[in-house]
Amino acid sequence: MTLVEHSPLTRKLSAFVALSDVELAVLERLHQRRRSFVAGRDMVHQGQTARAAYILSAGWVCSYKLQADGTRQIVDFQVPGDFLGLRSVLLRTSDHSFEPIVDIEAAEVMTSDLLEAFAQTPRLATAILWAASRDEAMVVEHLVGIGRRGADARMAHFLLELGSRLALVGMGSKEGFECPLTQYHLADTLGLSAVHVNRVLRQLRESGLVTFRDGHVAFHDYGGLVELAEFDPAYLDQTGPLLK
Amino acid sequence: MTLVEHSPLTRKLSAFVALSDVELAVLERLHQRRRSFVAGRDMVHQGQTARAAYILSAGWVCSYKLQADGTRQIVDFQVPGDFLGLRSVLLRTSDHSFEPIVDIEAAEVMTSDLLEAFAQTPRLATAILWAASRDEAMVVEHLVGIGRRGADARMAHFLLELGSRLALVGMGSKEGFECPLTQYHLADTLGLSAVHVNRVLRQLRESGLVTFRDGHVAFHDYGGLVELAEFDPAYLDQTGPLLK
DNA sequence: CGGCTCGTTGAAAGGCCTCAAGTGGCGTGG
DNA sequence: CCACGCCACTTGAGGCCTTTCAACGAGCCG
Repeated sequence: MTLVEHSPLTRKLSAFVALSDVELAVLERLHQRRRSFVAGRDMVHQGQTARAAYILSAGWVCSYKLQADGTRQIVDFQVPGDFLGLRSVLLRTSDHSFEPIVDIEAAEVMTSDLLEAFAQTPRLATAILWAASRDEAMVVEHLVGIGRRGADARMAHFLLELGSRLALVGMGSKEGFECPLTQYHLADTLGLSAVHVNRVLRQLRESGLVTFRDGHVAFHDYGGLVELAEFDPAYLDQTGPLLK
Repeated sequence: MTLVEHSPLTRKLSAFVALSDVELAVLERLHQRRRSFVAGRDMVHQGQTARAAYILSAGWVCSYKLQADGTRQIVDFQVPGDFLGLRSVLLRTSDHSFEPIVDIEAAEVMTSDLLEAFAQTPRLATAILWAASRDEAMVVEHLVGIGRRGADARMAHFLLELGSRLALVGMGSKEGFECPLTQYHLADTLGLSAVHVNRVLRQLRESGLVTFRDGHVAFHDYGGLVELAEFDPAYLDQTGPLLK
């Protein structure tokens, strides 16, 4: 371990495998092409073919799908340390859009760079595939939540998952985390109306479980929330007790 | 094209890329280790680590996740030509279970066989990754459906998607298809109660759109269904007009 | 024949949505 | 400096969609 401050991605992957100095160097080199995007303007539009992937280093992004009737469904969020559009590079289609929620910083990664890094360090490849697999598991869990959980449990589960993900890159704890999302984001994520999101949040707050307010999430009764949501973080594959 | 009858997987991949005789041979060789499973008994349990993947050649399977309160959410179905557990081999976790809906035939594929095949024929690797990407897009679309479509549109969309998938392997058309699912399967898939599934099916039948009965789905008004579901098959990436 | 699964239907309850109105913070322009 | 508009949030009332509970019929198998 060096004293150099590592990127969020490095922090995240380190939770999965201990990376050697060489691997760390390769990883940091992937961050060379830095780019910024402003909040609100889509980075990638539905139907567009992406040529590069991004590693998010600061800010939040959501990926969503728009329907003919104007409603939208947010599929996933990306927070610092997450890949963005990894599949559309390794594979083919980008059938949803990406929107920065706040101004963001990201590193552009060309397909060739990535494949080269993979060839150099197989362990790094494994770690990145782990991250991709984890993203997929989160989408599945999201599906389960919308299909089979009531609005309050759904909300609780979502906030807990977000907390765990952020804890992995040092941006959250069992106390809470900073959160730039609006209640409309929550509604489009959880398949609820914005009005109902407001009511659910009030209920959770008045139950003394969690407060979502002024860009900050505060867990008041972590255990109680876990119970309400039936939150089992196994699918996140963050073996250890990271939230301490 | 030879006169030999090809496996469903071969049929499916051929819709994406034209495969050479060599590639066809490699693909067929992956089908060597044939296995059977009986209906109802899980092939892989939640939490278990899978060592192999399967190529489904006959029968239907569903992958689902069980919750603490006993409800279950079906994430996806596998029909002939589909991979099963591909991710848990290439990646790591198998966080959901697989249950054969009827007695099935499948070919067991060891990780090493797969990687060898990939090395021999890059185009085949591309085609298989296309299939994997398509599976992922279907999960996302499923998420959108549960989150943002009403029960009737959800049902219509599901049946249309299934029809398209089956058409790709010659098991369905715009007229309909054979379907071994029960209304309970539909309920667990669509995030509805079995009772409501029954009512929705009745309504669709009485509207003259589609009939689901006795193991058979009959499209009576394909265009009307497409309109109701706002079904845009772009995400299936089956470029051509396969349903003719 | 009894038990089981799958399907069907009715009635009542409840969760979530839509419509509607109103608050407060913040940036912009007169 | 204040008016204005916009956005995020808040709260109430009414209604629809979906669920739950309950009962019953049909087919299948031991």
